[in-house]
Amino acid sequence: MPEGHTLHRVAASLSHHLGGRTVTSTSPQGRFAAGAARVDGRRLVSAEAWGKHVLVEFEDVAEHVHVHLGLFGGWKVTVPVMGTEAVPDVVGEVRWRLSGPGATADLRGPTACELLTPDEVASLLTRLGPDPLRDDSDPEQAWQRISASRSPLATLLMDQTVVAGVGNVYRAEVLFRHRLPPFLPGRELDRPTWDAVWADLVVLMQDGVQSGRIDTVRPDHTPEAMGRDPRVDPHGDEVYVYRRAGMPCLVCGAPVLTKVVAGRNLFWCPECQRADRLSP
DNA sequence: ACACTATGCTTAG
DNA sequence: TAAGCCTAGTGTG
Repeated sequence: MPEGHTLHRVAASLSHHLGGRTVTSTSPQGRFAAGAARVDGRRLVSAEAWGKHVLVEFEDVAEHVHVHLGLFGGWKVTVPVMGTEAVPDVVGEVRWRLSGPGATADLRGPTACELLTPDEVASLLTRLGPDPLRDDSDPEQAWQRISASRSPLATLLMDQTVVAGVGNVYRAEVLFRHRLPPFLPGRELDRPTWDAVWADLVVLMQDGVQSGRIDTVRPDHTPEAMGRDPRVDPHGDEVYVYRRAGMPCLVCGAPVLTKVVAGRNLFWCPECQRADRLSP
């Protein structure tokens, strides 16, 4: 379930439960054995998220552990509770296990789990656009790219060098919430609208960090509020268009459309997000 | 038992 | 544009 909010949540959890603690680092599956051994027995300094990337820093180790989940990867952080095992059994393919007195974190299925030198970390970070979840981000940098681009907004929002941390759900939802046509070229977006989109991403994604899920639907737009049956619309409580192809738009009732764009499923409402409805 | 899906990204052609 | 990569859950026979 990896969009930016997931990784910020994980990074905060690791920092909170294991920060400053000496940790055991292993690779039960074996594919990160050397890297895991490099930081085993060290003190965890910090875990930080940049877009969808997580960097974990250890005392007296120059390299950072870099993790990217890809499409299928996931973290599971277990906090010991009275009456449960302090360290859970390994289940499935655990690439990396970080364990300390405060928690055990298991990483499965990542695209990247590797040691990066400081130079490599720097070059990774320069490739990333501003992240709505970081307060050191400057949305102006994204605006420079968007306002100069002929690419569709839907493509630009998924481009991690433009905005870091937005994935397929947030892209579809933020476009809908601002009634923006997904294929509108970036250069045709106006500045006030971009500012509003950015501000909305900040709110939505911060909410996602808090709740651990993506909820974008205003209370007055839920299927129940609109008099529809929530049972036939399993996603309608949470999102406007993502994975709701063929279902009625929560606002206007038109069937939600879907199309594969650059290998990813895009969802939008053809009525609410019409180019000729854009305010001048 | 298989088939299929998924909130991602990189590299080759 | 397509292929490859990584895993688990769900659905179908």
